Amino acid sequence: MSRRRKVSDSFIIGRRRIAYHNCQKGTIFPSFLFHLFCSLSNTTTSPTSPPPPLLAVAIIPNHLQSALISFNCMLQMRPLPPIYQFNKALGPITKMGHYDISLSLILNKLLQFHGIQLNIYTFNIAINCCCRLNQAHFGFSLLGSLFKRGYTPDATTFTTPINGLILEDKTPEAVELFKKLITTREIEPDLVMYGTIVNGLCRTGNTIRAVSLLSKMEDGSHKPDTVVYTMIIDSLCKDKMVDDAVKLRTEMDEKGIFPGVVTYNSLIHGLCNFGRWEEATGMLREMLDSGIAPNVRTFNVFGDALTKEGKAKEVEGVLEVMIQRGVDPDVVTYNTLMDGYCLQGHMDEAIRVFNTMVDRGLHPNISGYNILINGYCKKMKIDEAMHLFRELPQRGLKPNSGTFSTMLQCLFRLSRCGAAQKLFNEMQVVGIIPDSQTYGILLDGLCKNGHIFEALSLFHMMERNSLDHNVVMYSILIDAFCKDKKLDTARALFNNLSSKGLHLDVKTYNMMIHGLCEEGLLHEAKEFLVKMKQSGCLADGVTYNTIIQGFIGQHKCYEALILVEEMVQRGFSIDASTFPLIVDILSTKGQDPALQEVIKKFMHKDSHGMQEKE
DNA sequence: GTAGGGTTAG
Repeated sequence: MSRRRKVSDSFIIGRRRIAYHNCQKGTIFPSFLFHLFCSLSNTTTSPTSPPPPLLAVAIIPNHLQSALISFNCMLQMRPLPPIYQFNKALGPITKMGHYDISLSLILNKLLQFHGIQLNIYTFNIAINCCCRLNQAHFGFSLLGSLFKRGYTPDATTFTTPINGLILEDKTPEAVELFKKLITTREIEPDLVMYGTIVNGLCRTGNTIRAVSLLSKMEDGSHKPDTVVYTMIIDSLCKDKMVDDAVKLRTEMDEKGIFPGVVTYNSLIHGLCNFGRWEEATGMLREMLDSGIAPNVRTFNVFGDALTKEGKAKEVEGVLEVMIQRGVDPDVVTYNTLMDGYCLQGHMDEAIRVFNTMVDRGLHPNISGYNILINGYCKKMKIDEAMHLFRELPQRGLKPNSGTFSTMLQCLFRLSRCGAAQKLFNEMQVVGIIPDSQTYGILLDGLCKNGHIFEALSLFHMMERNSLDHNVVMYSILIDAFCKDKKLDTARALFNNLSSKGLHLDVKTYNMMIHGLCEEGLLHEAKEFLVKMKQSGCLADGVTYNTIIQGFIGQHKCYEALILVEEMVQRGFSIDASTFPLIVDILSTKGQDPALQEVIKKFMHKDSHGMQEKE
């Protein structure tokens, strides 16, 4: 999973995903940006790959085969090269992400080879490889064996498994270990160790704690660097605290720390997410003025922002500028553009982009396929979506829960429940564990197609298997059973939901109240209104309008108008469907003295109480 | 002279 992972420990504050805010729709962004990009000719492009290192046998970067040949040649040399040469030779293999190969070379070749004395660097590489393979526990075993063999660990030796814990979503344990190292004075933490903890805190949403650690660093001997500032700036942006992020960037200037391309990318992304185009382009300008060349991610961030503005054509312009500047578009660039076209329903264009990507030698990933499948499903073109779905194995790709969820939703919308059921079984056969979104789609799909009892059975099966239940799932069922006039089941589900301690939202209450009103159970509906108040869930305009319509339906005009008064007092308006009913009461029964009293009261308090729904 | 921390898309 990417940057933000699900964290179950209560130590961690829950993370919200930033919703895209279209705050300043229609502002100056696109052409402004395009011209700015076009004027970039005076800045340098990203540096190309560094020259091959001058080893005994040269290693061609990014080429596993050559790296392995070099390594084996070194083992044949007599006298044997020093250990640092072997460590250096492991670098490209590790950097290419072949952690298993690096680890195997260390454990099965170097460690077994007589005449080679490993050093602490070799062990650190091995521990890092274990951690990158999500085997932090094995990294800790290596740490133990390192102690036994008499090696002296350094800050890196501890930072690596600390990072391993963070990568395995065990940030609280990582923080504990860090604290222990400080209190026992086992090792003096250095800048990277602090940075690793800051990263752990940021990715688990503990930005405020990360900021505190930043202050401590400022006061201590390990001053934060660009990376530490960048991680916090990025986290502030993701926490919707973009102003604070911009402020922190200014503080960097005051402290004489220069922002890098990643710092700018995070800030630009944060600003774009809130529609602050002018500031985002200002940031780009500032970046260029400081001689920092935008990289593929900078372009991708702008591409994504344009896509969300519905400007897929402009993304093509950004892509052109990228190519002109020698920045190679990557799979993310093309996926973003494909998504832009899919959002507009232009599937032919999306497929054209897909083919261009393949022609340029890039390998499509599952996200790209999901974008296209989602595009076809939105247009209800299940055959085309299924064709792409069946193509996945040929591309060496595996569908994920998102792929299945999209397909299932489409099948249900087309009322092809049998096919959906078959696909759901297939999902389980291939070993993909359905997530809460998939179950939500299944429950909703079954209910919308009239299979409410099958949905309920599925729900009970989930309960028996201790699968995650959420309010949305309950709400789907409550709504379905209310609409089917099976109020006993709806009530039972509602009570079950309350007893589970799940947070009841106003929508769930409204569904229940609507169901009761439809059946004329107004007294009980009003009781729910009281329950809402007691539980601290605030009624909204929908709640009031629903009950008011219920009372009017039963010709209980007095009660209806009392509720209108209460609703207006709370700042809600009569909606378009309630409005004619109220007008009817006022015109036909307006002379009733009791009603007149009520009418006078609320009309006097807020003469604008009756507004049409937007 | 070799090792460890940061940014993007459905």
